[in-house]
Amino acid sequence: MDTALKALAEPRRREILRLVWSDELGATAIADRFPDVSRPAISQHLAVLREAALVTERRDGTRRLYRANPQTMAELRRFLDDFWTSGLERLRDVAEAAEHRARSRPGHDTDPDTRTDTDTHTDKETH
Amino acid sequence: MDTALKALAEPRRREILRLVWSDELGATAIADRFPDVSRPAISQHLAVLREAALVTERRDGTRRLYRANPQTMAELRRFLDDFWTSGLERLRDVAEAAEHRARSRPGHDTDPDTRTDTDTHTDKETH
DNA sequence: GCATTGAGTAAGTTGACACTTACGTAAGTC
DNA sequence: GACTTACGTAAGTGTCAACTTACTCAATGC
Repeated sequence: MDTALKALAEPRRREILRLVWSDELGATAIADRFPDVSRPAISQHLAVLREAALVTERRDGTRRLYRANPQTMAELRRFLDDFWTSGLERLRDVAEAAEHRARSRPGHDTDPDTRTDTDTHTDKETH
Repeated sequence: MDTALKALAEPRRREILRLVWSDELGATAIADRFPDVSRPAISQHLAVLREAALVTERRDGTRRLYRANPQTMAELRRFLDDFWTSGLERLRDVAEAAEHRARSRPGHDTDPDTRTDTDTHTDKETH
């Protein structure tokens, strides 16, 4: 998953992914869209995308046709959605915790020094 | 925007971002969460996040308090959502831009199930 | 078989980057 | 003013990654 994000962080690879999103394209056809870069460079980018499972490869004669892998894209999207929303949940948790404190201990709502310890994060990236 | 994605591609920076998502934390407090890395390393990570506008900095005495910048996060999320969902339309843009050399022919019937109504999005990556 | 096409691989270069230690510095404390 | 705290910055190092050119390899056509 980390591999996929790193692969996506490269603009050229995002372009490539867009090219093979709906169309199956051979490596040469892809490289032709990038006149400023050599064909082996594209080949290496494709290898990175393939290792990240962001594209699938299919052989047809001497050609290798690439296409975006929607499954990995969906997984990555879910991972990022989790990333965004987990933060929001943390915000909500903090707010609720504050509310609980205020409600269960009326008159003692100031507890400023123990507040910054939110050790409640589940390690989502190590898998 | 590209800067933000690259900043996010680093796992350690994602962790930092999560830490300061809801809480404002000083650089030392953040660095204390990462016993395996030196404090200057965290400082440099924070600089990257700051340049990407993923965090905001506020000074309080000798301390600098960091917090996640929800605006940039939202922009980045929108950018990625665009990437997932409108990949098809964007691909068509690229294809048509490449074919712009060809004469504009009315009734040109290549790819009958692709329709071109994508005038509404301007280049979102270059800013 | 042999040349051609379509592609990955090898090897080297360059630059970015994630770190390290050492130092500099602004703001409070005495 | 001297000291401490809380940082950032400088300078150096090792690693990785995005390229390049040169080559190798597999499938097809003749």
